[in-house]
Amino acid sequence: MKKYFIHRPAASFRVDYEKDLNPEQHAAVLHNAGPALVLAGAGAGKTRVVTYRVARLAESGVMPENILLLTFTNKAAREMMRRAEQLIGRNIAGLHGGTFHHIANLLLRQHYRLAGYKQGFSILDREDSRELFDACIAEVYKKDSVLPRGAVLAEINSLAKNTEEELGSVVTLRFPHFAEAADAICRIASLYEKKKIDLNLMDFDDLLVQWKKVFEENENIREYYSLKFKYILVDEYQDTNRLQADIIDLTARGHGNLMAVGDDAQSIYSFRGADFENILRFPQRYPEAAVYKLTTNYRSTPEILTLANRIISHNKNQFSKELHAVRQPGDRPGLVPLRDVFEEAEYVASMVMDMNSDGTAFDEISILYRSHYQSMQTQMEFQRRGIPFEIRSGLKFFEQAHIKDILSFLRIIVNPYDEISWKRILKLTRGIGNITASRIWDLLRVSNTPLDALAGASSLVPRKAVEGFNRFLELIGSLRDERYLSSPSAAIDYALRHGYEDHLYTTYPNAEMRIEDIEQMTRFALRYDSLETFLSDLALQGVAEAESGDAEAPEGKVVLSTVHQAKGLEWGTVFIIGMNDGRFPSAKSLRTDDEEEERRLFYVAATRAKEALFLCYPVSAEDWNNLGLLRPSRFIKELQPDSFEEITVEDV
DNA sequence: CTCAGCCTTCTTTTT
DNA sequence: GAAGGCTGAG
Repeated sequence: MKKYFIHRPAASFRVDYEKDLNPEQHAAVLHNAGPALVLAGAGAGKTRVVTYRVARLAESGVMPENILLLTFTNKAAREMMRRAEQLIGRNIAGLHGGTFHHIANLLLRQHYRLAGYKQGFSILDREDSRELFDACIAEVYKKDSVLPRGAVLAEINSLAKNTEEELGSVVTLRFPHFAEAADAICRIASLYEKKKIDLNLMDFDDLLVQWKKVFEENENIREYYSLKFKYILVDEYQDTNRLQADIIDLTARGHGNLMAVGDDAQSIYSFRGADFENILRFPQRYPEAAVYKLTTNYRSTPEILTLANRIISHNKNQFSKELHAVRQPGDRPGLVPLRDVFEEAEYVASMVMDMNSDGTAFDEISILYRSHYQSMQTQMEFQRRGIPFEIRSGLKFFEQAHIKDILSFLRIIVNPYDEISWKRILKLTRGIGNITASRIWDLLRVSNTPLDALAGASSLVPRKAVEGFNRFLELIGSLRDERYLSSPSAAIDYALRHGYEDHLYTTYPNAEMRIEDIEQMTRFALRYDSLETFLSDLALQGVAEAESGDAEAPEGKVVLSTVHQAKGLEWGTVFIIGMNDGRFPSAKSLRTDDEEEERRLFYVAATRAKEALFLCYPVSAEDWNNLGLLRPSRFIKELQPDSFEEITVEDV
């Protein structure tokens, strides 16, 4: 096995690794070459190790373009690259850092032919792929078949892809209630796969599947990238699935300079195929791998850490590990029973107000919950009291209808075979619904140049829709202008001003807000000179994160977030709301035997807190989920009572 | 037959 | 607060 050892250059180091790192971290950062596994407990300086590792490589003479940093979110990638740059005091442009999907996209824009695709393929988000599945169901079966909906089929299919299991066995094993429909599901899924090729569409999974396929079928390409990425770092390795692990192995094959960083206790993505066996089996897959453990927690007070350790100790399936605190003692975590969700929201809001007037910045506080819907009352209460906050869950900016509409106009310009986008924008015209849109699409699909064929569709349009359709024709005609291919901003503005604006005013009461959103997108799009790049970046979600980063208020905002999205972050004070059975752990996880993963999720939530942690649970429900009484979470009941301070809230 | 609007249902997590 | 189903209007 060929290796690339690092040679210390003549120039002296600017970074003082001895001083900045503890011995555990130091050992991992100075790892020389070959495979390494870094088991990093929560708050043990994992990001620090990765960034110092990147800096160390760069300082040792490794070219930035020879480093690949795979992360779980774009934000994590940016953050790590920023900190590494800061550390070595120079630009490390050329370093490839991003999510698996992001890197896959870059790769496949080059090698789409090898994957059997045409230029300018579109990327389907979840809603798109659900719609395409629905279309496939409709094509194969007429009404009344007892079949899962497109959304469910998309999920099943995705799971099969990511775990690399046969679709049929995923259905029988993981979705036994659809076992009888397994054959039908497989038929629909193969139609779905065929359609994507025909329509030049890739869903999120295809990006990974095709990456692997291109590497497996083209050894020269694989070798090229393997040589290019001589040093590979993977963050959050515990959340990789089979497919991703294979991709990493393929890319690292030959040099084996792979550093996998992660924490099995924080594996929380099994619902999309993550398999924390990947991290457990890493030493077997790479027998010569060095293993480093980070067990010193710098983030939390001993009280919070004790609670966290107790939480995770109830899981059987894990590496046993001991995290020790180095911070000074603080308060025990608070346990707060509340009458109902409204009182819960009031309690959290008034605590936030109090803390803020005592000098705590809003951005040092976060409210975490299991599911987005649990944030509603808190949102309203914060709104009422004028507490600045930022929501990091629920519909993303670009998942909203008006954003998707506008993007669909752009997508058909880049990829005229995009059935989903065609139907979406066709139906915007009053008088054109599902049926007419399908008929028009049937005409377009058989044409080599769908954009030219559109004019011929006029005869299919009902009389009352003719006028609107003519305006639509004009708009599409103008958007085809070549200059829009290189100016997404101008294209968006054109579509907005020549028809879409009117549609918004007639359809939505809050049209102004939506127009503002689109105008904001116009400004953002100025950074791009390629429609294709703009669209794929947007589909891969890099944008919303960048946007929210820009709009940071000076005194900060309280963050309302799902636990999943809070991973890797920290705050001085954390409130976890809705600590009830059926909410956290979620009802579904209790039915499907995923209790251990839920407990890891709870562990992730608790370890976000630096100084103060409050666990809140309402005792009665007055909303639609009305079981009357709500029980406190089993995750609370299983803990020793001395883990918390019980806090009683008087009636207001 | 096609479309739009009202009504009910049901809330997990994400690239 | 969204999305699918049902119903009535055209």
